[in-house]
Amino acid sequence: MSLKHAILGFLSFKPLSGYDLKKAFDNSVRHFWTANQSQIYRTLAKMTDDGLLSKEVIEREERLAMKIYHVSKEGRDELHKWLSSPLPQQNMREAFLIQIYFGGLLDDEELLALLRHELKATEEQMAIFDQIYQFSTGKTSQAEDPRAFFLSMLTLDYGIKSGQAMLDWLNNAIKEIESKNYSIRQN
Amino acid sequence: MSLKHAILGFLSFKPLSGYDLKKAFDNSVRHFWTANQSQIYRTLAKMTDDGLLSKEVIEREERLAMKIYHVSKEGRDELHKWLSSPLPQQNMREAFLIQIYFGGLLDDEELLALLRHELKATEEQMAIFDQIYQFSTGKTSQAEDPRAFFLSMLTLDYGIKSGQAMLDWLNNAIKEIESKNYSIRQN
DNA sequence: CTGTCCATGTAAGGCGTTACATGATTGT
DNA sequence: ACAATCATGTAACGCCTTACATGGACAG
Repeated sequence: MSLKHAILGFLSFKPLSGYDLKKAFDNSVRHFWTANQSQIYRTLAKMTDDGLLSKEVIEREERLAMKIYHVSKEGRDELHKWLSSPLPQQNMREAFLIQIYFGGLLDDEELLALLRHELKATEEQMAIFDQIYQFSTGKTSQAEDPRAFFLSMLTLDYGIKSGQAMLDWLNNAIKEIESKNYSIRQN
Repeated sequence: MSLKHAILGFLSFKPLSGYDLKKAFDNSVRHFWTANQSQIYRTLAKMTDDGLLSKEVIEREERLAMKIYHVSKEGRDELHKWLSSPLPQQNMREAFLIQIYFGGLLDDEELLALLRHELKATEEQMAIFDQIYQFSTGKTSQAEDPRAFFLSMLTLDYGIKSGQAMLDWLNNAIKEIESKNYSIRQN
């Protein structure tokens, strides 16, 4: 149900087409939620059926008509209700940890290759976060609505903090395996 | 594909029934991967069809026959191949951050309620991790295969480290909103 | 003239959840 | 007597991904 509510969120800022919504996802929440095109179109159709959205059709001769979606009163109510209700506990899904858990079947070099690969990927991710951070802090949106800006930066900060925890964990794991120590370092 | 490989992992330790597998998931990897019963049975059937597993049928008069699954040669090969190949970058899915991102539509009290709820849930989760940690470090498995034990503890350590990052983030967010400061604290 | 962007969608398949259904055994 | 555990599965629905399909506009 998160996709539905994220769509309501974006459309509550400004009515958009399916295509624009896809860009909105990619440009602003990709670091914690992705949505693909086919999913977005399908969900928009369903939400329109359910009365959460209304569809404004803009005819363009010789081409498929463009559809701009607007949030209805029910949509706004539904969004506010969802935003203000705590979510049920989400189960963590870390496929990478399955590889570690069954890593007894690998030798040290294979294990280290996995961990180093993950380290590199995490470092790259962190570099991207930093870039977004730098870029965002020099924007007008900050002055326009400091509170909303703060909240969007919080989601980025979450990515940075959890990425840092991942880096610490990886570096420790690599060190212990390299030294063949096989013990968890206590902090 | 992770479920499939986790099943191969468990069965490579010891042939099990679907029911036993469900318990194996619940007892040992629940903190980073869950699987439900119906999913497990469906996947076992598929994997048997695909030749990754063989099925040993144990007849029990008057009751449904019990099926014990064994990993085939192909299954072992597939498992090793998967375990040693870096996974493609997984997209993060944090529904909770969608609520924060669109939190401009909530007032401070509503936002704080969300954050405090998440704080409580995370603290409870951390307490469970600590319990497992305490319980595990006093086990025989440690001496039997210290390397495998180390790897299983690493997965737990990941949960603890990322939970701690979450707590730090939540506490900071709560503090900033309470003080109406709306700024990200730099560490 | 080739590729990218704009803009729409459909199809198929796998993953995950919840609910339903059966029936013996073991523990309180 | 009742509940929990053992042990099997089916049905239905929704979510998510990948691939396929169309066609104009615009830039290099």
